[in-house]
Amino acid sequence: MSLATDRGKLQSADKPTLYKQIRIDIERRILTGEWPPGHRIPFEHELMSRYGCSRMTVSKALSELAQADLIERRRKAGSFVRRPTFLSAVLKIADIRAEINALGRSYGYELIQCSRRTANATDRARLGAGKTGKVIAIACRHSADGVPFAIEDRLIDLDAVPEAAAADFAAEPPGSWLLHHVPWTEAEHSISAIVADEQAAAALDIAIGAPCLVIDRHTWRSARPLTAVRLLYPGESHKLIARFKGGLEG
Amino acid sequence: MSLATDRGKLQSADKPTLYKQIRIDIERRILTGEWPPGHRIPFEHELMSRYGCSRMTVSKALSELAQADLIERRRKAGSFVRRPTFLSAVLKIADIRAEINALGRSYGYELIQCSRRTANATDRARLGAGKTGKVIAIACRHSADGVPFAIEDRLIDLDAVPEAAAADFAAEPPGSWLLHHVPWTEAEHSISAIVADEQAAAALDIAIGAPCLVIDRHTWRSARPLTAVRLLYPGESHKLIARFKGGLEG
DNA sequence: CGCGATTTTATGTATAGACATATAGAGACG
DNA sequence: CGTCTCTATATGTCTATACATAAAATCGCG
Repeated sequence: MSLATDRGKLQSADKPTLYKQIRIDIERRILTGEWPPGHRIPFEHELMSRYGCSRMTVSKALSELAQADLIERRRKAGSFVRRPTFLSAVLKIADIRAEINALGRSYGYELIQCSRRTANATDRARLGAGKTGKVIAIACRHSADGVPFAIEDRLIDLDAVPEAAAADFAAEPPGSWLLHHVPWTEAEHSISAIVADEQAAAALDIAIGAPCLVIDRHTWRSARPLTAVRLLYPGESHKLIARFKGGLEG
Repeated sequence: MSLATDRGKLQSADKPTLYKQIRIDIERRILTGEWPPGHRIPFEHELMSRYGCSRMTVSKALSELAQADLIERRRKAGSFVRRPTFLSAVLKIADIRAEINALGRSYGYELIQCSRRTANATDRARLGAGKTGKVIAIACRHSADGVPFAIEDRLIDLDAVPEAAAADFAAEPPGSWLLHHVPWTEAEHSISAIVADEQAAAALDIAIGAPCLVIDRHTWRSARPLTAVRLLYPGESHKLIARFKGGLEG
């Protein structure tokens, strides 16, 4: 009765399950450098006796570490701490409307230009499509609390995304519309810096020659190009944050 | 008999193991939109009979999808396709020396300045450390095929990384040294754009006012600041690539 | 009808055992 | 000494079963 009837096991406050304990334990040793890159992790049968559990259990812990790229498993040889040859950071690029809303600022959207046309050579090159038919070209501006936040220049392949023909991009930003209506499988972001030309400066309300951060995003579904977009942000006010989390959660 | 002795199962050329087939199958339906966000994935017992396998097998497939954040599993309710609120892209930021070598270009390194000092207020703010003792301040330049590639301005907390006192940063770039000698648990990259001032322009051999891509990286071990670094790249020549991979590998 | 207690159910963790498979390392051979 | 073959072995997958746990669904009672 009352709170917490006495269970058979009677364990401490919160037991994070055995396989998670094992995973966290190994993770800790890797992250603190106790087991440096290249170090061979104890064999499964050693971990079995060390933790007093079955092989499936230690295997589950090791599999998750492998999936998270912290270790590498090789048959017959064992499991090894991976050598981090690069920093792998997760860059979360929000839909701009969602991003501005998340900041607690009021989102503004303005369609500057929207036209449908048969793809010319430039369009095809930009999309990376071989023989494209029709495309939609969109230019628009996002603002936060009335201040220009980013300008967007987008191309949508109408053959790959026929539903886009019916969308009202005056009412909904193309990024949001696409995110919610079009499934995609691959995306690539190329990040660079430019200085504002006259047109960009006017649209973003900054000085000509001011720095701008550029994101060129290409999106595909099963290797077929869907859309190409260039986002231009005032360079010093906007920052992209990429966070690396060595460990896994919970 | 010769090739491929008749096994009991007799399967096609390459069998990607059952649980992977299941995972890829579900993944495909999610990625193509057949199962949109919020859709409930068939219960484990349904998948068991659909694929004719045990529960552990379908569970393994679903667990991997959950770890990859493609689905969400809720006890008693079932497993659901996750609603992607943002684009999550993996940004691989290589060690600069490794990056240049990988491009097949010759790496050049030049230590501009290296000094040890007691942290002043600016240093402490930059590191985000409360009461810092000594720090090492480093300025250096990386080049590829003799052309300036990036300039680096770094601060290392000597209390957190005492080994750094013995490192020879004239011989080895601090980024490489740290990556190979100092374990860390968290890193944050802030990416922005600026225009080159006189000093940066001279160091990178570009015009004053030319755009530069800036990466500010902070690294911690268990919430303790280790180092803060600012990398400045010529903005139009250098691009950061962040790739999203909807699916998991093989 | 509302609400708390009970039941049901889908997932979560764990087990012991089985067979598959890649491969490091040993041994055979030239 | 190199190379080729074989074998031992660690991981990879899968099964059938068991119990734990969280929460949805239902029941029962006032």
